[in-house]
Amino acid sequence: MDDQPVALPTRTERKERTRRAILDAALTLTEQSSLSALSLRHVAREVGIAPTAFYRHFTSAEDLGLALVDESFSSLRRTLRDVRAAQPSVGGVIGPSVEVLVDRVRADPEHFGFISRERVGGLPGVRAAIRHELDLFEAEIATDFARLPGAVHWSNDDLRTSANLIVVAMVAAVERLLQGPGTPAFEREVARTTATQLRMLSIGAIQWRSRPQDRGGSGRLRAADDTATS
Amino acid sequence: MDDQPVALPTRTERKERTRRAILDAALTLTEQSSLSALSLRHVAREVGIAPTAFYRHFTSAEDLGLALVDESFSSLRRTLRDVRAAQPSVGGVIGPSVEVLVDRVRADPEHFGFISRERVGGLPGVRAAIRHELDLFEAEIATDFARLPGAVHWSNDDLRTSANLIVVAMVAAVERLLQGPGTPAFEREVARTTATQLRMLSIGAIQWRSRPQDRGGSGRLRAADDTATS
DNA sequence: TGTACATCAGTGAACGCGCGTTCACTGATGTAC
DNA sequence: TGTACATCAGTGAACGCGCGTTCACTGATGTAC
Repeated sequence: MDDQPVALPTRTERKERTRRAILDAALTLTEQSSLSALSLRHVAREVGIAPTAFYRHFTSAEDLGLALVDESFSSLRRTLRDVRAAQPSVGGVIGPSVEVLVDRVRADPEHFGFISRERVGGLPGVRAAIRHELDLFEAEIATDFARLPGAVHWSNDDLRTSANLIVVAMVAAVERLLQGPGTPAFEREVARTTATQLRMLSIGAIQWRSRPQDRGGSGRLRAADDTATS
Repeated sequence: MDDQPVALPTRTERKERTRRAILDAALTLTEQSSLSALSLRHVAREVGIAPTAFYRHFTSAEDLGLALVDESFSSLRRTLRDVRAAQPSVGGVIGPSVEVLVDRVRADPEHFGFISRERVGGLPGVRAAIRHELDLFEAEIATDFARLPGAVHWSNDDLRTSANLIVVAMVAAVERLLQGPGTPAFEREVARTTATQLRMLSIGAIQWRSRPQDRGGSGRLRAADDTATS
């Protein structure tokens, strides 16, 4: 009865806890700098282990960084996929998607901060991993666009081009959220602005693509297109 | 006759040369990491001076960073302003602006790399300086928009919101140029994609603003400063 | 069940290294007269 | 014009410090029998 193996953590569980503590400490410590400037000794001190114990869990700082990239994207990816699956129209999906993004950033600013910092200027392997995740996301959005009624006539290039700007706008929104004050008013402002941007872009993308079928727009725009290519 | 003071560099000139060499070395050395990871001793070694001589030119690494931010933006800002001044329509300005941007990045990838790396995750003061420059740029674009015929009915908020996405798209384009191969074909591809994105956005922004339902319908025309935040 | 052995997360001393910054200095360049 | 003094960019020794990584180790946990 009093001999319950569940009560005591196994060796595996204890190892996992230390690993978790290392990841958390790394997230906290890179908040003010970057992964490439992270000191393994500093991490060890924060976790409360000897510096050498780090190598029982990760082979290098880069190895640790890749684990953080994986963590950061996994939950966001799942959440956004659910949101998009539930909304059949472009216009309908924008509001909820932005809301979800803002919620996730508020709930876990450390992971998003890590991603936005390492995305540019991080260790090459980590940067590539982040780039890969964002490319996947972009491809998913392009696929969503392709499913829209009337999408048959759009070129793959234009699908990717507009999907890319959507991802870029969302990344920028995350950066703004992280750098600004964490007040609800500010969050609402960023959400509003970002949703507006995505809607403007959607409207423009649809107009742009339906161009060959000659929808009556403003002559100003048509002139714009003509002068464009050089 | 043979005693020409012009032939020998003055003390001031020699100091300026050393300063220039320090800036160049810092640009080169931060290429693979970031300013916060830059070693002053490493810079001094590269320049060929004693480590302590650094302090004759800059008080700190941050001081040096601010000088690099200033350098990086000054020529770009002038060039883009000229381009925009020469083109009265939104559509007409997009192509040349993107071309200018691509040309400048090709001509001076080190400065643009520095900016894009330090923009996020750099030293706070440097980051703030970059943010400030981008905000100025955004405000200029908003002013351009405001001058368009029919702009009278657009709200300041929407002007800033669309101008912001334009800046964001251009920053993203610079990042893509820097990370990809430097081939002319790739540069052309990025220029094309970016121009398309900006045109889509312009079309969408104009459509968006011309909607009669536009909240409140405050008809302020001049882009005022930071009074937008609610 | 108890015993003997294997595993392995964490230890701590030790290493050589490059760092930022201080300080009193040197000696060429600049300037006042 | 020459001379005496001021300026100041660059020097080099010295400091204490934290770094990543190695290595043989310890001792609790896990397992085979």
